Order: sequence, then structure tokens, then C-alpha cells
Amino acid sequence: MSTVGKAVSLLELFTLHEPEIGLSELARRAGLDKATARRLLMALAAHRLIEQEPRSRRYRLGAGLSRLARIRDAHFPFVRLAAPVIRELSLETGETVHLSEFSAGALLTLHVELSAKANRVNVDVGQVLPLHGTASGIAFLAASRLEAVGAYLEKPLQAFTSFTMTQPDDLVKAIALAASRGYSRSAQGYEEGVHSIGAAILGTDGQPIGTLAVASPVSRVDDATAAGQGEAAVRAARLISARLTGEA
Amino acid sequence: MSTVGKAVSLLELFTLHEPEIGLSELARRAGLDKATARRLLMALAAHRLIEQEPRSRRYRLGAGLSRLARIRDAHFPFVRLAAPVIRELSLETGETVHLSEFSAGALLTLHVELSAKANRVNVDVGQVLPLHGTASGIAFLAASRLEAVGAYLEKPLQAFTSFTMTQPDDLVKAIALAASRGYSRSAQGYEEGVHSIGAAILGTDGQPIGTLAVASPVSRVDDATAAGQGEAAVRAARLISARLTGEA
DNA sequence: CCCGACGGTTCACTATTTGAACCAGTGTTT
DNA sequence: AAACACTGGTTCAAATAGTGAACCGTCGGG
Repeated sequence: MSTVGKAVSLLELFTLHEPEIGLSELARRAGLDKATARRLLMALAAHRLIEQEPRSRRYRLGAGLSRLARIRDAHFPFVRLAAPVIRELSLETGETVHLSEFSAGALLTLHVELSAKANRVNVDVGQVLPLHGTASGIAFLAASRLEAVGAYLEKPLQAFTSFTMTQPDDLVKAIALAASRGYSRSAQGYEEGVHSIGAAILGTDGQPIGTLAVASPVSRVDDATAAGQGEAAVRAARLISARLTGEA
Repeated sequence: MSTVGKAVSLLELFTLHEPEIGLSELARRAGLDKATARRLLMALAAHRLIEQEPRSRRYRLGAGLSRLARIRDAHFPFVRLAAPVIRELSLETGETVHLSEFSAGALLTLHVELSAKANRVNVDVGQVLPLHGTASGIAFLAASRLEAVGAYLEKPLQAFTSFTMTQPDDLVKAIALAASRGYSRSAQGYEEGVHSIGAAILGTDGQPIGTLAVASPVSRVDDATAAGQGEAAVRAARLISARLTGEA
């Protein structure tokens, strides 16, 4: 791997649950030598992508990231515009709702609004979702150009659970159904016990740029509930699309 | 420079005003070979810190940055908590107000709320402010521990304008005055024609973590105006500090 | 139809990165 | 209090990864 890749993978070790990590631990998890990890951290720190807590000497993500993200968000205010709609949808459905952006062949989870219920689905910001096997992915493919779908189906489809669709034919049917309904439905295709309803969010050129999904425990969802969530998800996705393109 | 440093400096070429740049332009500005720049961009793109617009083939900052920034902000919600207060202060004073975070020996501008007036001070997100020579810096030093101030004064002080304080003695006096008043005042110490009032924002341990500053054209500020801005800045800074530490 | 941009690729050369072994400090266990 | 097991941090010869001049093909004016 390139040294740049190694440096970035150090950044990716930090999570919402573990925002500060020590040198040895970082080196261990990244599979790097301590000396190497430190040199990379110092290089990142010089540009403020990493900061070191002076007292504990532990490392954390730096202010430079906030800065760069602000530049990106100003140009492409996806999360900023979508967040309130996601929140509203979560309150309306009572379920966890997450927002993903398409990036490098997969969906990257950018924002999550958790259900208030005790029995809820937990999703982490940063989780990478495959296009097949998740409701978000199916919804995304259903809104994509046919050639993009074809290219994706060329590659082998990894199974994540025993429910994951791995046959291109099955996937094509699911995509067609999602296209006709406007939303996708998927149960346990990526994680056991999770039911999801997904809808695509479109950019200015009409191409999908991301998705939102309502995620519930399978036990809580029947066909009628799913249909209701679907309608709500489509409305929310359309609202975000409209705001992105400057309407409303 | 390390390859990591080069890669990050590519990221830093993107600004609010120029959020998409082509390969040759990036290489030129970073002082890198085209082949090198491309390899670094690919490494960054693999981790979604960079994206490439498929049509124009130009590069832009990637979704991975939003993700990492969200992790940082969740741990350390500085901008999120401060932004509304900054906005309020800008409306109240009618002037540009900017928020900075201390990082690696300097203040990094994270957020700006511009004045509605035609004749206003413009500040860019990402601008790095020195501790001496800016109202923000003086306010920060005034809230810092004495040993930190001493260490900073050891190093030579660069002059940015003919008004920049470069004598440690002068700086000590300015810091003492700021400490007694609660806010700092600086005219044209960093940029010609700009008058600023700064106030420090304190973290949970009582140590300063950043500043806010009201920036006006010098022509618009007399002593009474400055005093008013100072009081307002202190109130705003205290409010942000309180919110950071969980109060209010 | 040429010219000069552009994005992208190749490969011999070389400079940067690597990691085992080494400190020093700290807190726990014996 | 001595031994231990961690931690963060440093060094330098060996090896790997990075570099850039020269090369495509393409695009858009003049």
C-alpha cells in the first residue's frame, strides 16, 4: 500500500465510539510499526489532520478535517441540507434513518438519526454499504443509468448473510420493482434481523448521488408498515433532491 | 517533504472559491510532477478523500472528509455549538465575525459569518492566524497559562504590516490589557485597514481552545464602538464556553 | 489541420520509508 | 522495592516505495 494510503487508514481508525487512540494501539490496528505510525501521524499533524492531546499524548482527528469538510460542504451541501429532512423522517416513522452518499462504487454512510425506541437498528457513520444487498444500494441502482447497473452486475456479488441476493437475475428483478415503486425494500440482505426501505436522492443532472434508508427490526415491519415507510422515504428523498437543486 | 505531506497539501489547494481543480493545475500549484500528483490523488481517492468528476475529470474534495469531520465534531462539537452564537454576534454588531480553533501553535479559522454591509472585512475559512498580531491571538494568549505565553515569546515575531507588534514587551502589555478587560483589541496588526476585537473560548479544563473575533474596517470603529463590541464578544465567547462544557 | 492545452501512463533511477532494537517514563504486581 | 509490562518516542542501515522526463491519445480553438 502507498504511504498515503497507510496515513489515511490511520485516520480511519478513529470512530464515533473511539475518538482518541494512543500510538501503540494505532500502530497495532493499522498493522504498522510504531515508528512508522508515528512518522505518519506527525506528517498528518503538521497539516492539522491529526492532533495530539498534550496530557495523555493520545491522538485524535484534527481541526484541519473540519476545515476541509466545510469547503466540501459549501460546494456540495449534501449533509447540511439533508440532515433536517432525515430527522423529520426518523420522527415520523419512529425508526432509525440513515443518509449515504455514493463514492467510489459504494455508499458511504454520512449521517444517522437513531430511533427513539429501545429496540432499534444501530448504524454507524462511516459504514460502507455495498450496492447489492442493502435497500439503499438497490434504490441507488434503480435510479442509475442502465449501463452503470450492467457494469456493476459484471462483478461477483458477495454474500453478507444467507439472505443476500447474489444472483444478477434476482437483483435485476429487485431493481425493476424498486424503480416502479420509487423505493426499495430489503430484509436481512446485509445484516441479520434488519429490514430496510431505501430511496434514491438525485443531483442536479438527475443522476443519483446518494440514498436514504429507514431501518427497522424485521419483527416490527409488515407489508402495510413497509408501504407507509416507502411513501415517506420517497417524499423525504424528493424533498432533499429538490433542495439540492435549488428548489424549495 | 514527506509524501504524506505532499498528498495533504494537494487537499489544501481546494478552497471555497475553487472547489474543483484539474490535474495539471493541481500539480503546478503543489510543485509536483503530474505523474506524482496523479498517484497521490488516486491514493486519496481510494479512501474517498478526493473524488473525480467523471465528466470534466476535475478533482474535488471527497465524501470521506465529511465523514471524518463528523467523527471529530461529534467528539468535539466546537463549530456546531459555536456557529449560531457567531451568527447572532454578527447580526448584533453588524460586522464580520470569525471563529478560530487553536491547532499546532496557531489559530485555524473554522467558521465565518460575514457582515451584511457593503464595506466589510472578508475572512476565509482555512486562514491561519498567528498568535501575535491578531486580536484573536492576543485574546488566546491572555487566556493561556503564563508558561505557554513565555514559550511563544521566545521565538521571533514576524511582522505582517507596519503595525504588527514584534517586541515581546509590547505584546506582554497587550496581553495584560486583554486579560484585565476580557477581550483584546488590535488594529491592522495582521492586515491593513482591519480592526479586530477578540475573545477567548475556554474548554472544560479552563484552558483556551479557540477564539472568536469581530472584524471591522478601521474607519468604522471608535473607542465606544470597540468597547461595545468587546462586551458583546465576551458574552458570546462565554456562552460558547458554557455550551461546550455542557452548561446551558 | 495544426498547435497547445489537457489527462493519463511508463519505467529506469533514486530518495524516502521502514522496522528491529533501543531509550525513558509510568503504573501494577509480586 | 524490585521486577514487570506497558506506554510514547528515537535511531540508522537496509529495502522498498516514490519520482519525473518522455511518452501517449484526446480535445478545443485559431
